[in-house]
Amino acid sequence: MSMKSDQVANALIRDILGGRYLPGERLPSERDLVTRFESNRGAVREAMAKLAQLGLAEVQPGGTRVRKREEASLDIIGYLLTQTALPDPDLVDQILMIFNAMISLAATQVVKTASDETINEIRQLLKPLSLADAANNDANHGEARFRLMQHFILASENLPLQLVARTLFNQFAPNMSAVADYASPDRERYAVYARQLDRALTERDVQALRDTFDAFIELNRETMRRTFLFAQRGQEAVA
Amino acid sequence: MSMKSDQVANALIRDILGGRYLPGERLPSERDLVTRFESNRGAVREAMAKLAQLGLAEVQPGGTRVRKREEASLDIIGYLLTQTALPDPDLVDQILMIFNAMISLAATQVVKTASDETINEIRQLLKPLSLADAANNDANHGEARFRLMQHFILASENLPLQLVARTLFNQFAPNMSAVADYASPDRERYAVYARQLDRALTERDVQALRDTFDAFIELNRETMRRTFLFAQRGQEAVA
DNA sequence: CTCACGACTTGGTATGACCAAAGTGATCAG
DNA sequence: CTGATCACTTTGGTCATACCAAGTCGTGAG
Repeated sequence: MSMKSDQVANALIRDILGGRYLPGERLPSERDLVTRFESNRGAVREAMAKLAQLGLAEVQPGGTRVRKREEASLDIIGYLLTQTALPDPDLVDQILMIFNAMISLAATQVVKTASDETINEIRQLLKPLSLADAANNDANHGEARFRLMQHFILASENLPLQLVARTLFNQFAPNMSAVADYASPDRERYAVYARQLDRALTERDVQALRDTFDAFIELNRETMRRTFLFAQRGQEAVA
Repeated sequence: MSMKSDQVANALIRDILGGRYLPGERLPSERDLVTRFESNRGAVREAMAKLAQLGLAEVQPGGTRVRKREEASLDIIGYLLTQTALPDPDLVDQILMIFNAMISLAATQVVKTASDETINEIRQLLKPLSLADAANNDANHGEARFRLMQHFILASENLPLQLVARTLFNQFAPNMSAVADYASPDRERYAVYARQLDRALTERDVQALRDTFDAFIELNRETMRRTFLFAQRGQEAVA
């Protein structure tokens, strides 16, 4: 059971993101919200503080106004993903593009500046992906890809990059459980790229790394698109 | 004059980011903070809600604990930049790298999918940069570069990308005013890249666009590094 | 030394009051 | 009829106090 202020905040976030309160409009007064949520002003004010911090509302004496979602914080996309039963595939694709850009940037930094030891650590993580190993089930394969990307991020030693990647991931991952079961990565193609990445890392070939990563990324997106198709069919079958 | 809860929050954020409270440590109790800041529990609690939302603290019955900064929200970098008199050049460089990766991604999307009208709008924005115009002073040149990049971001129609870019920019810009006066962009080199970008846009040549953008980006970073050197000298001269 | 219990501390919730700023509408001068 | 002004109302900001439940921690029994 979560806190009262969180319940209020989540309900209001849902309403705002759902378009029930339009940008520029005034939100109900704190006292009205107290009666609506059968709560107290303290809790409501904490909720308003959260809305303000998310950039969703501008709270001032005289009234609280809704802000445009382009002015909001990155942290709202988690809520955007939960607005519908199945996350919006376009939004997921956009998130993946950014995520991949971050990893590509991290990888470039790593191959340029990381120690040989770090490089070898990453090469170890590539091994599970290099073989179209039948013993490697889909869940393990996804896990291995995740660990690889995470290690690149950490090895980049770029805090803002880590924050962006982590923020995106933390909002992304919990909302993908509904479709995760339908994932079926093309292990053979991943294996090809993994071997190319290994070579690029060993020779510290920046250009080869970036090119391979672009292809790796495109495969990720493709995998996700396919996963969504299956998930949608699965949902329709239930209905 | 800002709110009491913001004052409390900012002071605590400064303390945490400054290392006066280490990750895992317990923060003073809300009641103690009330006396320390000569405030009331309501205001302190709103401040704690803000810390929690920023991912800097984990507030639970029994005590509030400090979290690692890698687990924080992107929104903390604004505070990181203000921790010292002059922003940390390395951090600024890291932010610029991400910012540039975002714009590069946006530009790729634009050249792939945008309408001819959008392309022409952007080409208009390139004009002020295409000539090493002496009438164009440094501030105007910076302004023109900003408008160009912003337009790419908006035209990408990728909300998460817009949010990342905007979040970074909003925290970045206000903290750069101290060094902005020392900016002196190399207009001639920018003009060369501007003309190449114009060609890439017209012919919708993705590869040329990305290559040019990488160079454009590197020039941006170089300009910023130089700006910082001048700014540091300026500060030393004062002292 | 280990574990369980109890006192204490901490965050969570709730009320009620007052202030200052912003919004609202009636009133009045033009 | 129009516009500016002023008083009234509403709204957010601050404050004090009280009680509950969950967690912490020291103490003593085993």
